[in-house]
Amino acid sequence: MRYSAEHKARTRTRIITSASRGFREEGLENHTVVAVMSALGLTTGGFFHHFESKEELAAEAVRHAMDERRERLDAHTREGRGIEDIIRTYFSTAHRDRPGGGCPTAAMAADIARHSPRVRRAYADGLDALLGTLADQWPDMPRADAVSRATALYGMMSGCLMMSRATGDRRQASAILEAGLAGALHFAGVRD
Amino acid sequence: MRYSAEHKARTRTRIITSASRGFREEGLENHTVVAVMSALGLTTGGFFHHFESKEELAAEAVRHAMDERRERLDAHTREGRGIEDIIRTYFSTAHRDRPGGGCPTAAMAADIARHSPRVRRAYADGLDALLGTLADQWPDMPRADAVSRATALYGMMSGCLMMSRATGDRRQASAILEAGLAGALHFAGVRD
DNA sequence: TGTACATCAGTGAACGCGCGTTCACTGATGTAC
DNA sequence: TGTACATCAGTGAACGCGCGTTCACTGATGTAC
Repeated sequence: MRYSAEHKARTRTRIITSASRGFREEGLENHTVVAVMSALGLTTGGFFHHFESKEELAAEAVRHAMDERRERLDAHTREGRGIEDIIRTYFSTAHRDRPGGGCPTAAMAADIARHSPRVRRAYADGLDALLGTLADQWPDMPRADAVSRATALYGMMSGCLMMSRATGDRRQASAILEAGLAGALHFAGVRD
Repeated sequence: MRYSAEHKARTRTRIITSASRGFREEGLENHTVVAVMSALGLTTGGFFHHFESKEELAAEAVRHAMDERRERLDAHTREGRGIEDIIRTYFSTAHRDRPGGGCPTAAMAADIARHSPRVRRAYADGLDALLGTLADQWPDMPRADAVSRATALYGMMSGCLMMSRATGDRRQASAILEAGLAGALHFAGVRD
């Protein structure tokens, strides 16, 4: 063989990692196969030795982005940083202004809703795990209540972040971030 | 003149109205100029007698969608229906399954964030008015607090709706809708 | 009231462009002997 | 240790297609006389 199986697997992983960033920055449609490959210094044709279609990559990239987020949340928790810290980091201007490494829901959820079952399934799996991990923040609550609260909280966070990114008014964008932060802290049960 | 100025204005309005639905259903990129025009029984070429570019239409369609939503909220309030009713209608499966006439934020905000200042400005204007109208639901609160609460609440609503639409799992989609409803009612101060 | 004319909303073919995908090819590497 | 061969990840040109936009044209209507 020309390259080892590990080499091929590594390239596949590099494509997924890069695409998951590109898709969050530019959207699932706008970030093209050419763009994905040339970001790695590769050419278009080779793409189809790794994926049967762009749709397959979309599913893998969504899965990767969601997993990455969950691991980040896990790390937060392991470091003993509580829900307040998680919320504050989420509502940072750094997160708002750099969607590429950030929340997949705020960046891609509307796109995902319009895609194939395969992509939506990848999102469903990742979301389930992410909400479960977030719910661990309320270990004393009945599990169903904790998951429900985590879901609504994550909705508030992603919705507000999305609005802050969309508005064409800088002052409004800041106000939304502040309102989202205050609302999320309040909803999560953090005292002011 | 062939047609009256009113005729031309009416056609322009019809294009905006139709596009604002199509953009919410398929996304700002996916709903094409051909699709917009043929939905009205017209052909492509005529489009550019009404708009200088698709981007101009996008701005007008976003503005229209936001205005429509604010008027709907106004009507709710005039009919004496309170915040609980607004929230319950928002989290209906009808709204979830028909984005075309629904919430522009849940359907298009991530798209808008990637578009021109013109489109983002239209969204900013509409959002400002919409949040102001929603804040009227807490007339006894200091205005700034009411707007902040309205902002976080609207974030929770649009974020949860978006997730419910995106997930490929029917059961999860229902659970998200329920969690969003419960969370929003709680956050809005409605007693269970 | 009737007629000639100017207007311009709408038509539909054509444009250049970028997309996802295909395909014949290349050449560095692992393997067989 | 050296050599011939097979493999297949990566190349880059080509494909059909649909996009936003342009443009020469049409013909129903309002206006001037």
